[in-house]
Amino acid sequence: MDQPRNATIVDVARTAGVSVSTVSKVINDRYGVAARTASRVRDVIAQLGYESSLGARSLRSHRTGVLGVLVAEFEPFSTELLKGLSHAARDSGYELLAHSGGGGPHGHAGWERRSLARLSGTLIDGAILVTPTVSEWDQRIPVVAIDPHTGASDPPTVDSDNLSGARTAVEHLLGLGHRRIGFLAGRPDLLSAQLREQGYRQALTAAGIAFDDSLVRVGGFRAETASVPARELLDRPDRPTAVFAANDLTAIRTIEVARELGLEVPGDLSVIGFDDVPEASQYEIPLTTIAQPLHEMGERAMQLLLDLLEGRDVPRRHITLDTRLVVRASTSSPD
Amino acid sequence: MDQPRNATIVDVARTAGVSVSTVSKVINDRYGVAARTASRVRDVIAQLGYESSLGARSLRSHRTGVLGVLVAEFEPFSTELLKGLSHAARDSGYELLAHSGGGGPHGHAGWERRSLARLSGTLIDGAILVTPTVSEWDQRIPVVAIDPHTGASDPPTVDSDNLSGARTAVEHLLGLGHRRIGFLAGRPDLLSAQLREQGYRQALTAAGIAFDDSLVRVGGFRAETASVPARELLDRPDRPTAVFAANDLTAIRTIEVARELGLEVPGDLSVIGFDDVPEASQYEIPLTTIAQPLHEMGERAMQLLLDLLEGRDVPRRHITLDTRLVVRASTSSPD
DNA sequence: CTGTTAGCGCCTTCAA
DNA sequence: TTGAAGGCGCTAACAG
Repeated sequence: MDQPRNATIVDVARTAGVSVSTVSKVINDRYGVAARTASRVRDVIAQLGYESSLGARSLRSHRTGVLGVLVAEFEPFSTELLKGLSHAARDSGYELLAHSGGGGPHGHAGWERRSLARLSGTLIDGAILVTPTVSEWDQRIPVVAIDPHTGASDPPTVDSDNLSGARTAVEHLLGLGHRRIGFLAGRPDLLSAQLREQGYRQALTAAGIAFDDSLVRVGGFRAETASVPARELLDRPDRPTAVFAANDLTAIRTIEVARELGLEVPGDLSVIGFDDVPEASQYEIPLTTIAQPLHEMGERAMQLLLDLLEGRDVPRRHITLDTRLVVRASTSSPD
Repeated sequence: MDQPRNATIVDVARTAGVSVSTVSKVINDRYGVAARTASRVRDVIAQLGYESSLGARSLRSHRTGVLGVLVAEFEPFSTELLKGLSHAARDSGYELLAHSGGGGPHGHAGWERRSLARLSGTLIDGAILVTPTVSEWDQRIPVVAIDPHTGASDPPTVDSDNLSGARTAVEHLLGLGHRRIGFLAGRPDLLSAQLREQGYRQALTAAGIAFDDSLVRVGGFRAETASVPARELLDRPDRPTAVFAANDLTAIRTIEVARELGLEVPGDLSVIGFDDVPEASQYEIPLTTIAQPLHEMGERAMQLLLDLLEGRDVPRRHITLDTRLVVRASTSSPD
């Protein structure tokens, strides 16, 4: 039934007794093939289980029916987006190819430029960039960014209201009675991270609390990079009574560090995160956090990309969705 | 800075004043290039922001450093696996390309054969197949299946103990006092679905309860396909007091259908699922379910694939992990 | 050490 | 209506 080696268009042509170009025409529904010939070719295709190679085809035709989703890695944030993206792409006629290009031997920064250069123009007709590390790239294909990078260029974009979300987070802590509130910042190059820091500062200022540099550390959005800064924040006499971490993963890591130091959460320390990834509610101490509508963000980004691809009018190039405070068990009043 | 059109190897060669093959040798760290030449070429590559096209390269070299993850769509089950797969692939030197091939215009069955045929031999060096719909495929590249299809061939496989998990689910319901227990089955072609049905039957038999055909419907593992069969199960006088759904998504849909019918869960109807995807604990009525170690399944599958690729000895070709009952709020005693 | 040549699988003119 | 020829971007012999 199945060939040890995949059938190529040449195998199909030979078996059907026609030329390669005729087979190609049949595959691509081109005019100029006799009905009988076409049907014979189709029979052979089915019989051989032939599928055209995506790599070879794209090299030549530059239209593949495949959209790329470029992420650094498949972690909770990007996989939640992926669900929304996949949902919106269903029945669009496009397949999805999600590529994780970060973390490898090529280091971190610029992974999506590399991914895009490797895939675009050949394998994919358009792309969604998730938290890109740079702001400029090849413009051959339509691109939509989710949670974009700071910078000059501005591709169509989907994000959530990070500024107001961050303010809400800190106001929640203030409302509980906290005055000494630490901030574990995100990736400095991302607009979202900057806005969350800005929201933190605004909320403190509005409450009449002076900004204290020593209460801010960079957590980098990843658990691995958050341990050391979290410890710096907590392992000292004048430690904060509450920490706002720029995302859930680093918030959870903060709680873990706190517990290693013998602190109880939320008794000795309140922690609030950002994102509301599944891990937030599933953690042993369910995490209070600012929820982003991740599925919807994915859906909207995909709709935007599809509009761009079909040449439809795009009313808004920048879509910002609302966030929402979700109170769980990791925050309480101090004392 | 960035070219409007991506630089190709020819652009690099011309700019550096060398031949295309010399550039190729530099890119691939081949012997026989003068250090000065190589360094000049590298400068040009950096300056032009050149990245080799994955499509073109793979067409020729048949070694890409990319592994495929083939899924029907990005839903909660496959994205949880993806987290584990991605984690295990980190630092392996391979990038991941996750392809969702199902659902499109080409219908459902056989999507992964199609995906594999399109990607293998060209774009990817190996693949993970998630709940494949067929049991035979092109053997050119190493393949590991997660939650495999029933059938003759047996690729290396990772799954969980579906039989015992299903028995545990039904025993939980029996232990609560239920005697009339419905079953919303999964996709009949998957081994996991068959085993879950078998576990359901075994547990009933062990409890001395006769199997009742009318209490079994096929839910197909997807919310969309579960509505009608769930309603058939519940919309009648002699409805069951509890339902075991073959996965969480169809369990949740069952609860939704029950509520539409005016039934309270778990007061009027207990529902237990399978998988423990994030959605299970996040649902309004947190779902009692049988947890599969999805992250670990992904990690083990990736390790298996990496072993296969590196030609390492593979001690076990079939890995089965344990399941675990997680009691939440969707089950209680009848009455 | 470097460049020339051939061809991976496919699609697209252009002739026949 | 069909097929032959060229080339997409790249790598792998083989010459020079």
